[in-house]
Amino acid sequence: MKKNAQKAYSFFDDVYEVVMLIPIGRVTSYGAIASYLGTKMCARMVGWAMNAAHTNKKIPAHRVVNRSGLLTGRHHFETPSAMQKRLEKEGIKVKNHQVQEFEKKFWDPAKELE
DNA sequence: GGTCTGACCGGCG
DNA sequence: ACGCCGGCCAGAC
Repeated sequence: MKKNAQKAYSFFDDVYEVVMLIPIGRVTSYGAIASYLGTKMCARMVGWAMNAAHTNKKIPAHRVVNRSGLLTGRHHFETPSAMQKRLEKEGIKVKNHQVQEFEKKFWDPAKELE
């Protein structure tokens, strides 16, 4: 977003990096990313960052869900079912737009990356 | 250039 | 237990 190299480090960049680091078959929440970035309250912008990120194929936005494990952002994808389909393809069971065994599949960057 | 909203989360009523 | 409100940053009108 920022052309200035000095200010290149913004939320979005960090968010992208973290999201890209999410292992296959794992999911994380906006709050977890926000917390890892240091601003747990700013989970909204994490989703906002995803909005800009969903254009980048490198960013697996489908691995990012809300705290309840619900695929809230599915509507922002090319197709509403694309998100669920991708998750299932990676071995994540999704039922009614909700990640099954979310606690098991949950991947916390703050703990994993630390 | 000010204002509102946005794929959320946590706290309070 | 359910519903509303406040909070943070960045982009769009």
